[in-house]
Amino acid sequence: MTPDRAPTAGTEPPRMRADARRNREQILRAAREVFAAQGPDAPLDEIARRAGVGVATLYRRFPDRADLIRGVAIDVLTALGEAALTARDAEVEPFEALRTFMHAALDLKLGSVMPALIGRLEADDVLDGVRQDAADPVQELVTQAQAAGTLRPDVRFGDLPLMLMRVSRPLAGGQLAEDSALAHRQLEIYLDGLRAPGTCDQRATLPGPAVDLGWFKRIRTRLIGHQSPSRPRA
Amino acid sequence: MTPDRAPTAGTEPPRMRADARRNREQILRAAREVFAAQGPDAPLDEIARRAGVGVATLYRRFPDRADLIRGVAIDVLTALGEAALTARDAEVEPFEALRTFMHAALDLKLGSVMPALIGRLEADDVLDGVRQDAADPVQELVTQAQAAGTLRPDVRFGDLPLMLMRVSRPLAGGQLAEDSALAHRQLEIYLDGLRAPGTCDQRATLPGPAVDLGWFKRIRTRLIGHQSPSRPRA
DNA sequence: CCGTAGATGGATGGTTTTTCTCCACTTCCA
DNA sequence: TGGAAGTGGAGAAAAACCATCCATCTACGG
Repeated sequence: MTPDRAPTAGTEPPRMRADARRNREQILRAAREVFAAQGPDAPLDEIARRAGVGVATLYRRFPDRADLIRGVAIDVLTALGEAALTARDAEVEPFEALRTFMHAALDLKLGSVMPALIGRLEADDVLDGVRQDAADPVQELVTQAQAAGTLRPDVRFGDLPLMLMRVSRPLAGGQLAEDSALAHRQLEIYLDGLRAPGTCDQRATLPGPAVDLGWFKRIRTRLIGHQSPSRPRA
Repeated sequence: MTPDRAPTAGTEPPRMRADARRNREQILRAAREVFAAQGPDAPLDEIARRAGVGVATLYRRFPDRADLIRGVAIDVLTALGEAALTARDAEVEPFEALRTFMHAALDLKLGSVMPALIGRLEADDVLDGVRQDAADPVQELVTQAQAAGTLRPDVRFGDLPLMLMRVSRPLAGGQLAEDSALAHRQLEIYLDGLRAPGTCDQRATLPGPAVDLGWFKRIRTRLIGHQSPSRPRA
């Protein structure tokens, strides 16, 4: 998922110690979640805490916030590109490949981090390369599915990542247990909206929890007055 | 939109001064935007600034943060209920009414505030009543559209507000000019996914900007390194 | 098995944000 | 026109956050 290299990936292969590498990955994982939920100015203390490491470890690995943000972005986009390639190779029907990819990307919480970070990234060769690697396979999937006549012709590339950003953002600060399942369900509906006219009969049954009015109220109530004992932060 | 009464709506009709009432509404409007963009812990200074009033005015109207959050929630849910009723009365075909309602709700940025506030609300009779008034007409629209056979039968009430929350949240902290148009476009796709099988031919053409790969990259670039000169906050 | 370079965590001081009150001045309304 | 209600902004107190230092610990090559 992440190159086993130093923070600022360059040409040197410094072979970090095993525990250091492990910690670095846990920091990136935690940072991804926290940035997604709280935005790019989230306290670094919290990221360290959630990663199970001390603050000093975080500062050693990522000297300042920009480094960390950059690291998360590269990590995330790398995984995104891999997910697209995997989906392309695993499915024969291009629309199904697209569908597989979208669900995979959602699982990785990819779309939720980037909008939080995008205003803080600086142009960068490594980053640009990773971006290219992430975007190209997706564009390819779109072209193929439209050529096959299963993806409606008036959608464009942007409709996919942009909806991914929307649908993968945690709903109520990540306190809702069913959040992921609900996101997949709603993504499925969106995907049905993306099918070409005349292919509506190929719709799958909707997965995940069907939230009726009563359930909706219960969800709401469960979240009310949740005083966030340990972390009253945003 | 908002009752012309004092913050904690009770039985007294104290008849606020005209300018005070005007300011109160501007505060609510500003708070709605800021909470939506920055979450429930956004600085109150900024809300006051954006409302064009001094901080003292805000504190006079809403003694503490909880009061303000409550006020915003009531304001927002009231408008939501009204939008649902308006849509129901304006359209004959129930699916079209649903569609009108969803777009109206999106315009009001309704869905984006509630998820930010929902963890901070305390149970309350007034609030519960307003919530009921907001939810019931929507449920009614769902029932009617399913009875008419134009809304797919396996969707439930929750699929509407939950997607509304997702799609109406600003994408990149609200710095993207096309944000609203894009949201409407993607909502339209989602709505097409909600149509009953066999009614796909009734799809409208997609509105709003069709973002292809090139445009997407340009959007990305435009946001890069945006140092947020005046407000480097989350 | 051991020595050491590298890695770790948490306390700590200093800085920046944010809150919320106070008061001199302004504005609506009767 | 009188006066009560309303207003803005300065500023002190409090809280949150950053970023470093150092005593201790651990992976790993010999």
